[in-house]
Amino acid sequence: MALEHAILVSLEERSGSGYELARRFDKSIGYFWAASHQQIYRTLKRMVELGWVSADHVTQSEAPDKKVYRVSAAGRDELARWIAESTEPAAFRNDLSVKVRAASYGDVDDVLAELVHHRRRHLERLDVYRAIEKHDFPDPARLSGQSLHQYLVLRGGIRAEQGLADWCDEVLDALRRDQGRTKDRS
Amino acid sequence: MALEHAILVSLEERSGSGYELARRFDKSIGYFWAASHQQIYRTLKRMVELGWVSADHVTQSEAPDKKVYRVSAAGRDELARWIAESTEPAAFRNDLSVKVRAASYGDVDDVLAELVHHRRRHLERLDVYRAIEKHDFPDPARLSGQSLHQYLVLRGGIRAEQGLADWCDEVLDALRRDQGRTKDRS
DNA sequence: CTATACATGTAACTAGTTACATGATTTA
DNA sequence: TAAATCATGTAACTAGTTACATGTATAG
Repeated sequence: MALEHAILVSLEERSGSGYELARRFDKSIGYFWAASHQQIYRTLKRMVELGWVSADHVTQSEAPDKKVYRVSAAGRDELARWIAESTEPAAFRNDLSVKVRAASYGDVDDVLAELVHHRRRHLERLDVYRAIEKHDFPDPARLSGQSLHQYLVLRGGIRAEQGLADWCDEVLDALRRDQGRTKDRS
Repeated sequence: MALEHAILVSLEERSGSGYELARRFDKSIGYFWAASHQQIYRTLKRMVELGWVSADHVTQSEAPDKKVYRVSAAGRDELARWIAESTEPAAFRNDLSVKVRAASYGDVDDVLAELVHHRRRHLERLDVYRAIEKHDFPDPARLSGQSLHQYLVLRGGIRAEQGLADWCDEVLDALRRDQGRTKDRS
């Protein structure tokens, strides 16, 4: 499981509260591991029990009090252990593919509309990633260490979104051509 | 949720037992929606309760008796309804990305080994998909209807595996170059 | 006075994984 | 006689989603 480990990485980079972590998971880390605040609070609680992180209560006057979490020695060990452990690529699951395969059992126009929608979403995310790439990593060839690692993960996101958008294009073209042909014959 | 709907598609194409479905999910359908036999049996039970499928008990002499499931009118309606319903692309989760981002907190060689491993797995799956493409769809331009839909889903799998393998290559190159540079400096 | 940011949680539910359990027939 | 195929399940657990719940401070 990677949520604990994604949290460990994030807290190694900078200690923070559950709320702060949840915001990071809405952005940077969330680009390759999504998590809601409910999940994060629950997981932090378990991580404290496991001794992977410790919580410092911080009193604030301008805002509600918060608990700031930081990684313990045991947490650092666990992260290194997990990195060394090999796992298989996750099982593939894609409901848009199920819809494409199912197209004959429903309205093909509904599938086309869904493809247009997903295509737009993937291109939107691609824009966000490209903007981050341009702004944060203007000279990729000179990167090293942690900033290189961050860049490479971003590259994975760019590849994934571009690949999905391209696939949507391929399917849209093919389904529309097929619709045209079927119409000609009728 | 797509498992019910993936099962409905599979049973529309051909009625079958839970066991047969489980085998199909190890192959064709499983390429875009993975499911274990336990999950399939449980889901079939719920789908009978929902009235989406009906089960016929088939007595066999050469093999254990089985229940053959087929899609009901309500199941067909549900499939069409689900196809028409729009959903957002699923939240992205990739533990290899977490490991790449975490590389500085463990052994970079472990991350390299894991990348090599995933790269090999993705290329293996790619080989399987390419073989199916060549064997089942030798003339893609002439495809239409259901066989076109099947082909397009396979294309998605090919794109995904190729994209992931390419990303592994990019990350391996970059991390090795970075390792070399760090060694030079020391 | 309304919305947003800050801050933390519980409860119920849905989905998926892992381990266990059983037993017949066929093939090497 | 050992393994593979056919055939169906339960139980316990892990992971993730959705809905509910509460309250302060600040900016427009």
